[in-house]
Parts: sequence; structure tokens; C-alpha cells
Amino acid sequence: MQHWLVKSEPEKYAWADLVRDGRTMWDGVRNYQARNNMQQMQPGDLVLYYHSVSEKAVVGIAKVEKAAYPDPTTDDPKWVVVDLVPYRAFKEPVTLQQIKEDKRLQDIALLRQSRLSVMPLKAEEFDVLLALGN
DNA sequence: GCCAACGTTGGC
DNA sequence: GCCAACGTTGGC
Repeated sequence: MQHWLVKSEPEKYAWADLVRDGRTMWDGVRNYQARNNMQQMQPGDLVLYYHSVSEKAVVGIAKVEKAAYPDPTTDDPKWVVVDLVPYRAFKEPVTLQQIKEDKRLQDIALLRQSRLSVMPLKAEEFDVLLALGN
């Protein structure tokens, strides 16, 4: 199983919206690298949910329910979506500041490539973030 | 609100 | 194929 992190501006689609909806189609990704990462996602993979811009913290864990399929919101065949469901919330959000200060997380794509919106996480990184959030 | 980083577009 | 211009993201 692989681990991932996705970013969302909470003003646009927050963790609470995902919990309320019970399931969402992760659409709107228009970046090749992010798209390529989504194509690697398998059902059951866990996905950390990061609130960008206003909050800057990892707030919960989602799960891939359906692997990549063509994005129905565009006629352009090169874009895909995945379906995500909420898995569980973090007890405490893990802030970008905490991530920056943790030696074990210095290689995380979130820090190295700030604009990437869908990124893989090493199992160790996932475990560290999980421990910080609980 | 500003700006750095970075991806995309289009002229040559 | 290069590169300037431009648009977007996201941290501060």
C-alpha cells in the first residue's frame, strides 16, 4: 500500500466537507505531476489531507475508494480523478511549522515542492505525521 | 497584499 | 528549440 498527501484550500473544499459528503470525486487537478501521482493510487491507499493557504496543516486521513478514471468534468481525456472517502480526523492538526521543524520530515515533497497538490509520502513520513496528529 | 517558485503559452 | 511573458499557487 502506498501513502499520499493531497492539498486543498479549506475555503474551497475542506476536510469537514469531505466528512459531510461521505465521499468525493477529487477533480480539478490540471498538473501532470499531480495527475501522474493520482494514476498510481490504488483503492485502500491512505491519503493525508492538508489544508493549504489559510490553515497550513494536515487535518485528517482519507482513503482511496476508486482508482483513477477519466475526469468527467472535462472533455480533455488526459485528466483523471479518484474517489476519496474520509478515514479519520487527526486529533490535533499537524502544522506546516511543525513539519518544517521535524528533522524526519525534511525530504517531504510538501516542503521541497510547495506547489505540487498531489504527492507521494514515504511510509516513514506518513507514520511520523500520524504520530504527531494523535 | 506581496512575492517567489514554477508551469504554460506563444513568438521567433 | 529557446525564452520572455504571463498565470497560478501558496507561504509569509
